[in-house]
Amino acid sequence: MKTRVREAMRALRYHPNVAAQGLVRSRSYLIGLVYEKPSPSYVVELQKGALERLHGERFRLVVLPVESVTEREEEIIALLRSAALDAVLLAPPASDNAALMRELRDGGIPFARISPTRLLGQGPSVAMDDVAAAQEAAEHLVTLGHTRIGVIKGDPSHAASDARLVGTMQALATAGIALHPELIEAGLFTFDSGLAAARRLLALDPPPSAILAQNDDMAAAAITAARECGLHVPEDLSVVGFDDSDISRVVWPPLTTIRQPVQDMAYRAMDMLLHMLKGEPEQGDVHLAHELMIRRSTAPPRAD
Amino acid sequence: MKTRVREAMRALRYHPNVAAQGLVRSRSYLIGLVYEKPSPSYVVELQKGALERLHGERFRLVVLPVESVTEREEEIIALLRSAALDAVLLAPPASDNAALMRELRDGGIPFARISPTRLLGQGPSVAMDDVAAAQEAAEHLVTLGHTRIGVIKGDPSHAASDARLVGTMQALATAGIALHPELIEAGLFTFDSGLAAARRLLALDPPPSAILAQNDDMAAAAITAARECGLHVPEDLSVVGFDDSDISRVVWPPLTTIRQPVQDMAYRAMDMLLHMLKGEPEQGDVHLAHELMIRRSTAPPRAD
DNA sequence: TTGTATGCGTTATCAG
DNA sequence: CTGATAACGCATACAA
Repeated sequence: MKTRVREAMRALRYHPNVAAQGLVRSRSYLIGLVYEKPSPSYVVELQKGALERLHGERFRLVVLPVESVTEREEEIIALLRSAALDAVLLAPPASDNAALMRELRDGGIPFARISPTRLLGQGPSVAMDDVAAAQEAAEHLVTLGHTRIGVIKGDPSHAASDARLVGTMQALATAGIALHPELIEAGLFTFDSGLAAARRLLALDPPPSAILAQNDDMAAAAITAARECGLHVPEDLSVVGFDDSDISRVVWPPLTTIRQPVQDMAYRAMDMLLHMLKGEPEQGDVHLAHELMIRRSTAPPRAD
Repeated sequence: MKTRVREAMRALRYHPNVAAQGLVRSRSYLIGLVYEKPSPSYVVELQKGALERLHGERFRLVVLPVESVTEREEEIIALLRSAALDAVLLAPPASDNAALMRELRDGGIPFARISPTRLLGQGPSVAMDDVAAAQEAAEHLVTLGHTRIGVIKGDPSHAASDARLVGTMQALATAGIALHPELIEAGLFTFDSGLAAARRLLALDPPPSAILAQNDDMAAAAITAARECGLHVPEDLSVVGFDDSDISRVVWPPLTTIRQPVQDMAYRAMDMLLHMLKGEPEQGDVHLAHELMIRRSTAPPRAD
C-alpha cells in the first residue's frame, strides 16, 4: 500500500513542497556555514568535511562568508535571523563570538563551533591543540639546531594566532632561546601578507635560519621570498607551515607542516549538528589530534 | 507611518518567516551552485564571484557538489526538484548536460551556464574561448623555440579538455610541428593526476622541453616532477598552466598561464540569474576575454 | 488608514 | 484505511 503511493509519486514526478513542509514543521533543512575570509585552502577543507557528512542527508549547506564578525555583529545576527537556518556551523573567528552564540541560543538554533579558543563549554565544539602543535613545530626546528627563528603570525582576529605564538615561545623558552621582537612579523593568513612579512624577516641582519609561518599559504610565501633572495630551501632557510593544506604538497620543496584535520573537524562538527537536530543532547568540546608532518622544507642550519 | 512599522519591527526584533513568504510567493530565495569535484582553486574562484554578486541581495547560495553528473542524472535531477531552488548556476561539466537543462526549463527554474562547450543557445551562458586560449599558450612556447611539447589533458568529462587540446594542435600544426601521441598524457585536473602524467612525459626519450598542462594544479605538479628529475624550470623544462588560479603565484617559479576569469564569469552568470529572477528576458551567450600571463616558468629551450 | 477574508501546500488530528 | 478540517505565517484583495 505504501509502495503504491510511492509508485504514484514517481509516476507523477511528485516532490513535496519544501516551503510548505518547512512552514508546518518550522524546518528549513538548511544549515549555514559561517566563515570569515580565511585562506582558500582552509575554506575548501571546511566545506569538504561538512558536505561529506551531509551526503545522503536531507539538509543542504548554505555558505555565509562574512566581512568581519567583530565589526558587524548586528548585521550578521540579522542575517542569521532572517535566513531561517536549522543549524549553524561556526568557523573561526566567528566561533569565538559571544554575541553570535547568545543570539543563536536565544533563537533556539543549534550550533557547533570549529576551533574555538575562548569561552569553552559555551557550546559544542571540535578543535585541536594549537599551543601544543606550535610547540612541536618549534621543537622540531630547535632539534635541528636552529636558534634564530623567525615567526610569521596569522590574522590577529583569529585567536589561533595567539595560541600558536604562545606554543612557539614556550618551546623556545624551554630550549633557552630568546625570541627577539624583531623576529615576529605580522601576517593575515594570506600568501601576499606572508610574502611581505618574509621579505622583512630576510632583510634582517643577520636573517633567521628558519621561519615558522602560522599557516601553509604564508609558508609558501616564505619559500618564494627566499628564492627572491637567492636562498635555497631548506639548505639556507628552513620553513615550517601549519595546516597541511593542499598547498603544502604543491610547492617545492613540500612543506614540513602541522597536520590540522580541518576536514575531519568540519565532518565531526556537522555530525554534532545533525545529532542535535534529532533532539539528542549537546555534546561537549572534542579534541582531534594533530601531527607534525616532516617533509622537505626543513633541515639543519648552515654551519657558518 | 511606514517608518513607525519599521521601528516596531526593530523593537520587537521581528523578522518575516521565510518559509511562509516562500509558500505564498513560491520563492525560496535560494540559488544553487552545481559543480563536480573540480580543482579546489576553481571552486573557490567560482564561489567568490557568485557570492560577490549576491552580496547585499536577499538570495543565498546553496552549494551542490555532485559526484558525477553524467552517471547520476536521475539522482541530481531529483535533488534539484526537491531542493526548491529559485535559480541554478551550472558549472562544468554540468553546464553541458542536456537532461539537466531540460529538467530545469520544464520546472521553470532559471539557470545560467558557466563555460559550456556544447549546445550553445540552449541557455544563457558566460564563457571564454578555450580553443583560442590554448592556441595562444602553445604559440608562446613555439615562439620561444620549443618543438617537442608535452601536453597534460584535463578531465575527459569536461569538454574544455578537448577544446584546449584542439587549440594546442592548431597552433602546432600552423607552426609545422608534429604532436606525437606519446606526448599527450591524460590527467584529471588534480595535482596527483598531473604528477603521474608529468613523470610519464619526463621519462620519454627524449623528454619534451616544454609541458603544457590544462590547468594550474597539474602545471604545479609538472614543476614538482621536474624537480624530482633534477631538472630546473624554466632552464631545462618550460611549463605552462591554465586558469591563473591562486596556485600559479604560490609555486616557484610563478607559472606562465592563461588567465581564465573564473571569478568574473561566476559574477556575471549570477548577475544574469538575478535579472531573470526579476522577470527580465534571458540573455544570450557572453564571452569574457582571456589573457596570456607570462611569468617565470617558461623560457627558450636549452640549445643542445 | 484599518480590518477581515482567502489561499499557498503540507502535516496532524479526529471522525467515519 | 479514507475523508474532512485546522493550523503554520504571510501576502493579496477587498471592504469598512
